[in-house]
Amino acid sequence: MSSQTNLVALEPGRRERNKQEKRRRILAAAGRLFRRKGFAATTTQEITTAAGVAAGTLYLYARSKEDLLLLVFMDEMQEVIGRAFAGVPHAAPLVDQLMHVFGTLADYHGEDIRLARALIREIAFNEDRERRREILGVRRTINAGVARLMQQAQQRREITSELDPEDAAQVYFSVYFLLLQNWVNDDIDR
Amino acid sequence: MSSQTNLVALEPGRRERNKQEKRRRILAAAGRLFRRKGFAATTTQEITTAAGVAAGTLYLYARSKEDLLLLVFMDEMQEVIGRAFAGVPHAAPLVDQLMHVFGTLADYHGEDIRLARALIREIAFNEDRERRREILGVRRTINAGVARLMQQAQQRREITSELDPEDAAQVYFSVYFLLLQNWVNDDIDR
Amino acid sequence: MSSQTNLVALEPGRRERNKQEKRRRILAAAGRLFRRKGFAATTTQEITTAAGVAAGTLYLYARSKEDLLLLVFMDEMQEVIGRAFAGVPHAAPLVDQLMHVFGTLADYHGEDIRLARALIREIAFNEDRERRREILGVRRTINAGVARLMQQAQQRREITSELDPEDAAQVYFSVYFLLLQNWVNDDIDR
Amino acid sequence: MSSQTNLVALEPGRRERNKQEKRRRILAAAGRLFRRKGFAATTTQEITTAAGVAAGTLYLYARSKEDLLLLVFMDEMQEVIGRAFAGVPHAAPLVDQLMHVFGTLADYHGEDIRLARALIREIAFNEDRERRREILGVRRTINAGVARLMQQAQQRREITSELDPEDAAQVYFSVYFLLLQNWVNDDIDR
DNA sequence: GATGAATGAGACTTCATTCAT
DNA sequence: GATGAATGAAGTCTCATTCAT
Repeated sequence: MSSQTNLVALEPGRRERNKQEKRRRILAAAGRLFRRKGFAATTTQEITTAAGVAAGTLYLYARSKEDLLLLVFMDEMQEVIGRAFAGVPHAAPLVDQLMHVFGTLADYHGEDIRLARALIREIAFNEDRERRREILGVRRTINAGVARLMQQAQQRREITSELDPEDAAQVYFSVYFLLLQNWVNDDIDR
Repeated sequence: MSSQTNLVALEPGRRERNKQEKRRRILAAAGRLFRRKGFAATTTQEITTAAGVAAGTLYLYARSKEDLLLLVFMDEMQEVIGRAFAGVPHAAPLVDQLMHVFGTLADYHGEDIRLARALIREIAFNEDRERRREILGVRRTINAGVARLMQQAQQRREITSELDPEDAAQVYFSVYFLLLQNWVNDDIDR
Repeated sequence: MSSQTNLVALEPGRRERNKQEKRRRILAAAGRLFRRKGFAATTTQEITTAAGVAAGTLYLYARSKEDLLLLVFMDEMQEVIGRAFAGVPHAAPLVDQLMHVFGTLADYHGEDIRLARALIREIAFNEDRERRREILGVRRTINAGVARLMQQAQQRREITSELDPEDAAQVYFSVYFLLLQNWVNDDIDR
Repeated sequence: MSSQTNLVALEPGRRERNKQEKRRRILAAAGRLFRRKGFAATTTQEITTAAGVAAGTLYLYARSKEDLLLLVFMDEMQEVIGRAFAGVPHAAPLVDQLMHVFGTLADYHGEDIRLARALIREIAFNEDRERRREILGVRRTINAGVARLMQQAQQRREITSELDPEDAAQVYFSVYFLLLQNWVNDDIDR
């Protein structure tokens, strides 16, 4: 009786873990190959073979090859953003702190300008409702961090308290993203 | 009749110039697009459109898309090699001079590691007789320059005169090329 | 313990009803979608979603998508055949009565010539033993009805009694079915 | 000399005729198969095989399988519209004339309701600029014809001259198209 | 030599079907 | 019996390359 109960209780966990593991393997393989060979030069077959799954399985986790690129970056972004804010120089002026944050993000994209280009197109023009929400989530995480830095600067009287930190963060992000777009698209200098 | 004759007489020069111009436009367009979008992501249609020629015309100048990549690099290589040897520090020890030369070449490839990878595969495994001869030409240019640097070092008694400069240059090049291959393929460090 | 017993005792009926209900929902959803979108354009996922069951559940009730089509028609056929014979003009000559019966069937198929085509291929070439038996059952129902009409015609001396009604019914059905096949396949006229 | 001239002059004609012939064969094969088997059940391979061209050739003439459906109908539409207006009863009241025109179009779509559904989705949601222009062209042809009928009715004092025939034609078409959409999508009655 | 329509191999993607849970 | 994640065959579509003009 109890074994039955356990089985039922455990089942969802096992399946779920299995799915997460597959997702992880697919994203890892995709990220590795995209970086090594470039997006276009990497075939979905290569990815699924490297991930040890069947051709169609990829499409249970990503809606398309482009979507897969987005997923890979969204995954990494969490880590990059965390690192960017964790490394902020505590005692430095706000402007340096912001330069550090956006510089870290820019460095990350700069490592592979062509992937960044493909990614930013995906981010800018993605029409999938769910993906737009996830992208917005990443953006909000960045904005929240920037707003916090600004509040701290206000508390230590480095900048005026008249600005709403959240609004200003929005502005910063917009400017940053536009510069990023221009950078990857038109080869303006950093 | 005479106008016909004149036409024929004039044509070769004009035609030849026209051909060279087309070749230049194709290589320029290919180089630009390969670098901007990556090799696989660039279609031959895009290249021919950008070069202002018909789809088939590309194949009068290159045997394949891969061959086109090779041609683009061969063109640029002349300039890079020239620059590498021109910038050799005159008074420096031989080892620094060689580091400068091969460093310049490595920098060039390092600018776009993925194109370099595609290129080096082309160089290493190209089976076309004529192309092998041209590749050999580039290699000889490098070897000749290296041999000259060694001779100069021998003359100023920096190194022993027992080594044949040309043989040593061969060895240097081989080591360099193998390192290059490992670098682009297996991500060993520079 | 007793609740367990009761449960077991009650289950069969409940389970059975539940199964029948699922079967009904699946067939209904399939029929509706096949007719609305066509057979090929309808995915089994759509059917199972519309029926409120899991993807795999469909295959507990049908052996394949084609089989599902067959099941849908077999279900409807019972009703169509009933209607065809119920509406037979009592006082009319046999030939008109038969025209009415086969005409009703033809009308039914004519409502969706493409589904009819898919169905008739299924009927004609189905290799599944059980399905052949069921198809035979439908055929026998029709034959029995036709035979009864002929007997009545013999009794009222409209036709000779020399023919065996059952044999003749067979012949009628064969001719009908062949015409039907030609109609849906080669666009011969009704 | 003259043969050379002729050759050059004729060449474009030959090629062009060949292209038109291919286009015709592809559209004919597609139309036939779509109608016989349905849109989804018809593979592009079947179409190209039936048209006697290679798989890729289809895509020189249509941007996608859906686009091909649109092309097939656009081709036929010309003929249907011509027939609709040619058959207008000369002496009948305007309302009957309009019923005849839109009835002919509705009959055409009614012949294959599922293809009509696919087509009308294509028409309503097509995002291709060129196609939208072509669709608009068909619409204008219909509107022009309707406007002409109204003008004639105004001249014979059947209807008031206050209405602008072109505006009214627009309204008629809009109502017709909306009804058509509802008809094919939600099974409202004609 | 130049053209561009045609080709077909191979890419991405869908979906009927299976099977461990 | 029911589930739904996984599979892989088969579909649509792209694009490097050829060849008649």
